[in-house]
Amino acid sequence: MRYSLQKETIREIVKSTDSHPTADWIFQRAKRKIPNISLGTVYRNLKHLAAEGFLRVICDDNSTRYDWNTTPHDHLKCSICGDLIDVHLLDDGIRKTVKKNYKFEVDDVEMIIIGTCNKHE
Amino acid sequence: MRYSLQKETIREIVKSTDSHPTADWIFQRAKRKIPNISLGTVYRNLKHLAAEGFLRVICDDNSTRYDWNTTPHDHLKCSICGDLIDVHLLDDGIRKTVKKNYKFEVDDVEMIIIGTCNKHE
DNA sequence: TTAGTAATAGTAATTATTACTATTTATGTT
DNA sequence: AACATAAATAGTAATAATTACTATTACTAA
Repeated sequence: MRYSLQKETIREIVKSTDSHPTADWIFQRAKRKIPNISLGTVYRNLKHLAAEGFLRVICDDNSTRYDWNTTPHDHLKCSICGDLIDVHLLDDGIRKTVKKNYKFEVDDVEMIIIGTCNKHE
Repeated sequence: MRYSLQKETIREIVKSTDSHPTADWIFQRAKRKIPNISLGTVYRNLKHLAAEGFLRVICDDNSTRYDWNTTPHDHLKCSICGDLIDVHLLDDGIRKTVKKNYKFEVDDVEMIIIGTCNKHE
């Protein structure tokens, strides 16, 4: 992997927010710094950064969101406002259980809890 | 909701498999019984059936999969063969924890564990 | 400094899903 | 049984998210 300003910019944008942004959100931000950056470049670099372990991918309904926080954690998703809230609920007991009971080698645990957050009561 | 052969057929197709099929897979199967059924009809009815609680929606990468089993359970996803395996890992202690600690009203818990299944060792 | 090649911008193509509309059909009422 | 009404459908067009393609640009190692 070779240095590129585009990639560094994308990495910084993801690192700068807790909002779990989409590719398009990141693209809009990146254009402020590199006006002629292309959306394909954003997608390609997000893919590279994820493969290198610099960021984490979150599957949310019909779009992908990105998270700079690669340490194990879970998300609460509010179905009213769409917010994703970081929480830490599981220890790695689950990994061991799955490995032992199902002979399944765990790479990643993705948990999204759907409901209503405390902004709407 | 009014009776329709299309909807019943779609419901039966989803009920008949543990493969967590996609809308397009269901569409291909449905065409065998109703040759001129349209893909839009499949999507609309899957949406209705999910809203009525007859099936469950699973968010998998870039596509949606459907599960007849609406009881609480989790999935192991093999990143080599793509299979989704049903497992039951969480009790509803998580719901109580989330409600108490985050004042978040839980509707659904979605957990996908990604890794390698025992077909590939 | 240059040669090689990875990365880019811009555009086209693909995939999954939703929207639209004229027509069909299930169902409650006469 | 015939009818009215509104929900559901088929077929098609549109949208959204993502990937593929290609000629050009720009890191980097020799």
